[in-house]
Amino acid sequence: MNWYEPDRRPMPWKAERDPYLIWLSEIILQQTRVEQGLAYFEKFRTAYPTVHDLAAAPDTEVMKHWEGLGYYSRARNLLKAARLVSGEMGGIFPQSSAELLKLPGVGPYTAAAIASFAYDEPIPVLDGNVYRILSRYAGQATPIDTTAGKKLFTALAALAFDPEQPARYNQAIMDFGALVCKPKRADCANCPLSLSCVARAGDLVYDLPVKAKKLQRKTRYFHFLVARDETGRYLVQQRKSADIWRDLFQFPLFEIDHEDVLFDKLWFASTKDIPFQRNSFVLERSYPPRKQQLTHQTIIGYFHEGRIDSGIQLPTGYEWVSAAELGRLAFPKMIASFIADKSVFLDLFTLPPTE
DNA sequence: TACTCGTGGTC
DNA sequence: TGACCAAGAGT
Repeated sequence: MNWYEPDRRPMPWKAERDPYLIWLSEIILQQTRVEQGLAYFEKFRTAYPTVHDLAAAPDTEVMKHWEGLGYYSRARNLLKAARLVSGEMGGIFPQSSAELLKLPGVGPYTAAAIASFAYDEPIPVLDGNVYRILSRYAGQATPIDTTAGKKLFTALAALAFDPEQPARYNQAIMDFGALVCKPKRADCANCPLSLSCVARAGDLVYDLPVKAKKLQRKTRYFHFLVARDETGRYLVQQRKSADIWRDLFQFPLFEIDHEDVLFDKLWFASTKDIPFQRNSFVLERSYPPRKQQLTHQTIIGYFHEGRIDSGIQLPTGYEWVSAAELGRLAFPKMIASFIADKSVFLDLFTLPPTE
């Protein structure tokens, strides 16, 4: 608490008392760096100054605002919770961490953060920073991603907590983790706790905290068909399956489990997800594959562009949109960057020469 | 409990 | 380049 100075890590919501804006900032910051979340917070605050504004917004508009931030279930739950608070709670946010916990998208961390920041409820937060600080300081190698670990560190967090200054304490310990007790290159030389830190004494700083589970990654190969009709519209669909990028838009795609082979071979190998026949799609060009690293999978994306007749029969879930309308839909980063690159490409070759 | 959900930064 | 991590939560 002596170490803490709010100005060292300035954030627009630090002095905020409006539960709506605190909640908004906390949802955005889940598993997200402050620097990355900042612009999104400003965007949402401007577009939706109150919970009622957010509740009244169309789903696709909110998803578009969230585009690029990842973990899109946060956006869906954000809207669900906003409509709950606006509709059934008269616009008043729940007044305790226990009640906040019932909102979709609000878990133990977020409930504690909102309750302590907005209402001075004496409840400690337990986020990645706190786990790291406590495990190092106490020299505790109990894995943090187990039930036993959560129980242990919840107890330690309560011991370290200052119930007289809940908001200040919670912000202080998270800043301390971000600025001093960092995952890499921890600043032990300037740490006010170094003399009594068990990890420091035993040279275990970078062995803690311990995680039990290791990450498994799989590689998936997506082949997107960028189908354009005679009027320049594109065929898109909204992802609805329980998979990555749910509710975001995409070009029709087929997925295969191996590296690139010839396009027509691929097509015959897997066409059940494509809403038209091979002979109605006139392939014009295939782009170099694009790679995107997600937490649990590596996506290799191939984009195949071509012409198709707008007269074809389409199953439900597909729609034609003009190039301009593409800009209003939320796409996964891989597709959004493809569209952006393609737009630049087209501009270069279609703009009239300048003097 | 185990698994999954994105994107970007750092080393 | 690959591993790890970020103001975690839902299923």
